[in-house]
Amino acid sequence: MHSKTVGNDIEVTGVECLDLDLTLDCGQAFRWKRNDDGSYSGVAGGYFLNIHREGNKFIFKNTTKDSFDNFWVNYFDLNKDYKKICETLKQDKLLCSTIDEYYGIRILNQEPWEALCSFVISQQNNIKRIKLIIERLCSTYGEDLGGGSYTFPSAERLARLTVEDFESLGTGYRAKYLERLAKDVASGKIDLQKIKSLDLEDARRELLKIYGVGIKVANCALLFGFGFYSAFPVDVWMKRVMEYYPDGLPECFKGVEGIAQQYLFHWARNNL
DNA sequence: GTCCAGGCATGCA
DNA sequence: TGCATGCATGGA
Repeated sequence: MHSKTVGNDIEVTGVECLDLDLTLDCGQAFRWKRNDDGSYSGVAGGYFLNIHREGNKFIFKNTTKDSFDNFWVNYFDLNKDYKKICETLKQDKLLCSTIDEYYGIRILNQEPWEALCSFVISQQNNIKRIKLIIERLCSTYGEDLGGGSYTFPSAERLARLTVEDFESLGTGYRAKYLERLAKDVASGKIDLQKIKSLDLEDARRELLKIYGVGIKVANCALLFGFGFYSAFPVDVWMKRVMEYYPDGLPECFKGVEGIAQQYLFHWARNNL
């Protein structure tokens, strides 16, 4: 991966296996919008970003070198060799055709708090409505970045809300989970950085103690927000996929189960 | 009107 | 330990 500053932009070359449509709109992150010109706009880590592709170049528009080096490189996981990972995963018959068809899905390294909060909202919900709720959450309680963009609100900010405040965002029965989650993270009763430092099993055990967090939400948070590529979330779509693996997951998934999962999830939503 | 969505807590056996 | 049930909301 190489990056250089051109005017106010950062131009990135040498990144393989990154399809913006597949990665930013595949149900792992809920805040990216596709613009009419094909670029994507969104907010993560407190930064607004507009990104698009020109041939083999990715243009990070109006992006400082500081935010690129310190945040976006990790967010898009630009130094991970996804091409190599995909080659390994293609030893599996179903993934072989699936990766060819949807090549370029990456796992984004989202922030623990945003991922955990988002996937609590996601339960028994569809992706379109998850986005709607999160948009309302951010525009109401996030920090205004200008241009209609808002940060994902901090736990400290949301800790000041009541259950009724969460309900009025349309979160339904999840409101009580969010209310307690925000207060417990803000108070330090739940320490997300500490959870991130644990191994997978211990981190999952800690997340499962949280009110409103079950095995599916825990695994999504671990994969999308805590950097555990071995986490393998199984939702209603993945349950259908699992019928293709009656003997368990193949050996070639080992260590990157979550990446395999994201391809299979996408395949299921388009084919089952 | 009915069904479903990146499920979970609760109660009960 | 496993299984049934209720739960909020909006789009199809």
